[in-house]
Amino acid sequence: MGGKGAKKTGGSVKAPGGKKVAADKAQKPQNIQDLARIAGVSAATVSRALAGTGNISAATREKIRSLAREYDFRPSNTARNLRMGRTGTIGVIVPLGHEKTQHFSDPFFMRLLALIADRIAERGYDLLLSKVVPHDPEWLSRQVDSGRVDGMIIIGQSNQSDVINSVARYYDPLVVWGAALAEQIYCSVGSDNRLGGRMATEHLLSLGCRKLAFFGDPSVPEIEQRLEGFRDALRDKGKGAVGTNLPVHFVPEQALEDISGFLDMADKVDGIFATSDTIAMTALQALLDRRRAVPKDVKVIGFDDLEIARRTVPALSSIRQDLEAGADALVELLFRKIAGESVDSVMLKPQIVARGSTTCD
Amino acid sequence: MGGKGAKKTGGSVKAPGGKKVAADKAQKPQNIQDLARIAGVSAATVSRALAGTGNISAATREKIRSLAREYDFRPSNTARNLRMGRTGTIGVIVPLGHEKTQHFSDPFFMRLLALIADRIAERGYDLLLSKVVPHDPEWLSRQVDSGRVDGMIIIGQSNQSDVINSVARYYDPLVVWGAALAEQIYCSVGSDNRLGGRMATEHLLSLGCRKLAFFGDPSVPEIEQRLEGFRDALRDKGKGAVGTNLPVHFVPEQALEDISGFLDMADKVDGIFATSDTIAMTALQALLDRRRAVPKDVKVIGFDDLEIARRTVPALSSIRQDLEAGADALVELLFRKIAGESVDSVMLKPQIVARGSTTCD
DNA sequence: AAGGGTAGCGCAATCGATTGCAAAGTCGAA
DNA sequence: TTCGACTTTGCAATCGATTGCGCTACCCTT
Repeated sequence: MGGKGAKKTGGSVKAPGGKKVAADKAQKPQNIQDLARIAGVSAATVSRALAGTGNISAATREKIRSLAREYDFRPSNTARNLRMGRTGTIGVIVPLGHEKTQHFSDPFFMRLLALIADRIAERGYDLLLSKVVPHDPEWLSRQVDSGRVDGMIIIGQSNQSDVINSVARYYDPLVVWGAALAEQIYCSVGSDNRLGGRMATEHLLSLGCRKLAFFGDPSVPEIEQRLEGFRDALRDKGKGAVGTNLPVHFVPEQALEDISGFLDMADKVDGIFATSDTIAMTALQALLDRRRAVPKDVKVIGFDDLEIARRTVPALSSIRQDLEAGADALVELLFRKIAGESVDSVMLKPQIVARGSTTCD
Repeated sequence: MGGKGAKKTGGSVKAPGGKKVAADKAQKPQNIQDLARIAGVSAATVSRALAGTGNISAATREKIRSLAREYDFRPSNTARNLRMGRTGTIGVIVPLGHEKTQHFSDPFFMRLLALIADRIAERGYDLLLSKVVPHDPEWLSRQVDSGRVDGMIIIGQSNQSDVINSVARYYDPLVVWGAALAEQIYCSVGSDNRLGGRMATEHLLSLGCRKLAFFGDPSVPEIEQRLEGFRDALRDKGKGAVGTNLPVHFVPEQALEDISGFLDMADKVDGIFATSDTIAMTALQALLDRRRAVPKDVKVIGFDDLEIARRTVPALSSIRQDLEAGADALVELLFRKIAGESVDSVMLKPQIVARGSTTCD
């Protein structure tokens, strides 16, 4: 291996006239060929060494790898993707059922998205982020058929479960954050919403609340499941307690109106289960406007347990979703699907976090 | 558009029979060659027709384009990127000065990020999202040298202005959201923080506040500028008013401690200017804990004017940053730089939004 | 009718990594 | 020393779009 062994070319694969670089050391290798020349092997060997595929002697592999390290060389992703017939991109898509931008800037999405982004980047993939307002049933197939991604993560099925189902029938690499529905054929990751709903409700009941309100729009699947949990708890542990449901909008202004109107007539309410921390915040606001003390007169519990739950006055009790585990699962399952495996949906255990909005400390 | 003018295929724009296949041979063209065969031209011509480059007759161009539309064909991004020597990806990177994850899930970043993502997607580029904790001065050059992106947007220079400067010296396609600093050689987009600081402070002064506190850590450049505005206003319009600065942490728990400690000893404070809405929220919390009425005893104003400002109790006055214009500018400038143009930094005008935390309604 | 000009299009090389196949090299056993 | 049986490595095709260069018509002059 010592003599360089230039056969025919006389060492002149490129720029023989010796311009460009005087010494044969050259600058940083720009591609796998350059590195091959430096190492005195062929491009194929470099490829195998770096990828760790095929049969290659440990000696050459390490030699090439250390050269790559020395020159801080990384093979082109684009070329690899072209050759391997993939795009190197994962689509992350947020369908906004009815509402517009507010929804997207909800801290909940940000947190989940940030976690997902990290996991995807760790695997060397890019992220194509899009939020779509599903005007027509084609919104998802358009994204899928664009051929710009190797797989898709959908954050929240909203009311689009049918559309997702119909695409999942022919497009496999697809995972969804959200509720696990009976009729779904796609793979989903989400909290056990029903259990979470039950936990929150039992918490309120155990603190003596007897007139409960559920704040949330059950036309969204996750929320419907939480409502079921709410009803379960009332039925099993309610003994005389009553509950009602107020379908609160996601848009904050609208939500405040909805809630204010409700509270003005429902002055006996002593426990509120809001299906998101942001709705719970709005409820706190409306209650304080009406001089109803929290938690003395009314106890409030939210859902998600985001940062903001710790910063309201009083601090908000909430049902915590394990978003880290959720992001892990979403990305892990998606890559398994891309690899052709078949995988099962994942359901995460929620956890209750009691703070000042339900317990006097 | 009436006659359709189907020449050889005898088909129509879509699904002629019941099948959509059958009639025309071949399924969807998978690449430019397939489409060329269908159109009876060479791949080169298809490329030129679709890209709108080179000399091509209007007739063939339209013919090919309509074929592409008919088959819903889109040329491979990967191959184009390889050939054109680019990656088709924009890096968006959030340096976290000292703090960790909390920072990233701040609603402020989410909102800006979402807007940026849209603008990038509109141009057919992908987004590579990374948050980095700058342990060493190499964090940025590593990202840049990885060669995975055509340009970078940095959200917030944090205390890393030097590092960014040193990279900007050799890497041009780089724009930064944040303060405009005297010594910076890179291109930035941000609000006029000094003016914003002045506006907030004058607002408090005009409402009769005389003992002002500035909550924010001035080691972050944006915040230092707001602090300057605070001092400007005190000097020009203060007549007897005094001000002080409490360097509040970004991490919420820590922030609450900082603020609580301060409020316990500074019981004469009657006006607080917090440099973010999240800090302002924490201040509200601490004040209410201490039975200091807002806005009666103490007036509070925040910065950013995010969603949450409307949902605190009382609703938060704030200095609004025009993030939509900011995202537009960031992306526009970046692509201009990628195209080789030289561009100037952009400074946005902030705007004051008065709500219940400063004005009794 | 011949020659210059030009618009329109195709040929083939190219971007950089991967991989099936074959050639070269290594080692031990007969 | 020779002959498999492997193990390593190189050759060359390939992924799909782009583009410099050159060829072919066709139009207009003269």
